[in-house]
Amino acid sequence: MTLRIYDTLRGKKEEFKPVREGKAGIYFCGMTVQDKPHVGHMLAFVAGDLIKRYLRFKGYQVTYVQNFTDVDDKIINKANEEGVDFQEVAERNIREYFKYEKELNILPADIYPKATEHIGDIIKLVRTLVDKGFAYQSGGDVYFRVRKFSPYGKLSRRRVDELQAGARIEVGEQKEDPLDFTLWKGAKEGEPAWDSPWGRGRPGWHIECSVMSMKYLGDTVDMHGGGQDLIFPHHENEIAQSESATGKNYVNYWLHNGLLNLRGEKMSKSTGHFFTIEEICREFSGEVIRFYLLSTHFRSRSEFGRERLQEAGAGFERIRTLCVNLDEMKTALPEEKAAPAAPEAEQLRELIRGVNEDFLASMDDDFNSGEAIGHIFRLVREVNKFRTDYPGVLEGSDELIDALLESLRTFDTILGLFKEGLPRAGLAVPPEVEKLVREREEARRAKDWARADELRDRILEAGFAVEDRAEGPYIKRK
RNA sequence: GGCGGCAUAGCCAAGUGGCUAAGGCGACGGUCUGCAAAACCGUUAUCACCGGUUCGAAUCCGGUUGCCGCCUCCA
Repeated sequence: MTLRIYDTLRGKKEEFKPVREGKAGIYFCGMTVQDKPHVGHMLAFVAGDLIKRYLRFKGYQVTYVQNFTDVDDKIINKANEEGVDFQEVAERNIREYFKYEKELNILPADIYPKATEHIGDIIKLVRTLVDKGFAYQSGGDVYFRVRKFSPYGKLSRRRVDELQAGARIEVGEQKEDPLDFTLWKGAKEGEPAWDSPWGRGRPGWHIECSVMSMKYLGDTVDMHGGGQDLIFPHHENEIAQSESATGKNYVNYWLHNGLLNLRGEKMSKSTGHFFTIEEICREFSGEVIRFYLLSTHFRSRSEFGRERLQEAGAGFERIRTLCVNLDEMKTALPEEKAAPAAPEAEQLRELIRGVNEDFLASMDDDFNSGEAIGHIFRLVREVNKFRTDYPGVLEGSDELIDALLESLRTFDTILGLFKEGLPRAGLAVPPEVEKLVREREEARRAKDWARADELRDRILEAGFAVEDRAEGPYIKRK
């Protein structure tokens, strides 16, 4: 099966062909660390993680780079407000990011380059652009000459003449053309600055990504991702800088995740219309948040809210329950070789084969995790149905149990649903809870329902739920 | 104003020419249960509207309405 990927530049799905056989280089635009991460940021990184995990699963040797832009106007402003060094603001937010990266089961990137650690490389690229006539110095600043790069606008489907009206010139800037953007920014008094051929200053916003992407992944990278709000101007400018400097194609597949909505409107930092991941993590587990984010295709614009997470949590629980039940069946299997599988078993084998195939087909179709999750639910429902239709058949067959666990493990490897691997049955139940359960069983035998219900409430208060199954009481975490 | 996207059940959401329009949540009815829980069964969609292309359209084309995004802060 071949992997097809929607590329923003071409505007359609294309079969994935790596630059180097068997390898994949991915650059994902990380945060400008001016603030704590919000849920929208985390969607982007979960999407990047999904892509990385799937490519690895397909056997590619993946190098995944996610940057931190740790110097810019907003970080400097914030630092000034707080009266601290800009690096303190950056480092604090980077720590926050890592906390929630872990929380959402996002695998660590191979490299997390920072702008401030690549000033020398940035200066080198700016100098190349100046030498080639694509950039010019004006005062202490260096600007990119947009009209000199004729394909400008190809990613965002804009013509240079249409952009003219919206172009912005800030006080003190002396551009040849309002469209030109800053590559190097001369430092004002009290701002962080580095020496350069154009005087002391700091990098403009877009240049660090071009530099770090090409440094770690080569002039042409397989994939470059980020939020749709980065298409223009950020990625458009990256293309202009990089391709002007190298004369080569910069990125083969542009991947852009849809932005999250909150009550129908874009989540956005500037309007204060957003949830930080911190506040959402206080109410929901990282696993449920991730599951919800994956249940919609990352490219579509989707609605975020507490109700959505509650719904996702209920569905997630069904998958978890099946995993736990299978693990229990596995432990309960008799020592001696299982009885030859009943004729009905073939039905289940076929289901597993079908779901495995469909799951991978969905993933191959532009990483369609939402559809893939639909197939998992189909498996859950059909397995539960099989158990009621043919009691004991699955329960007595290590072959079937293993086949199911193997499928689920594969799905988990690709989607990263469970932080600790597939949920196991073993549950540490405190002795006092076990005591309450025993007492409740006695009350139930005595048909003292009031007492039994009271004990059930107390067990619930202790954080556990008890279900009265045919084989006896079953305790689980509430 | 320019460019682009979207509209599928009570809610969320797959599906981009052809089997009965995935899946989840919720709701209602049923099975099981002391009551629950978990699980199962059943019910819950003329795919925004109008016209066209086609043997055949949620899907392609044109138009209408509504919503949203970008147009140099943004994941």
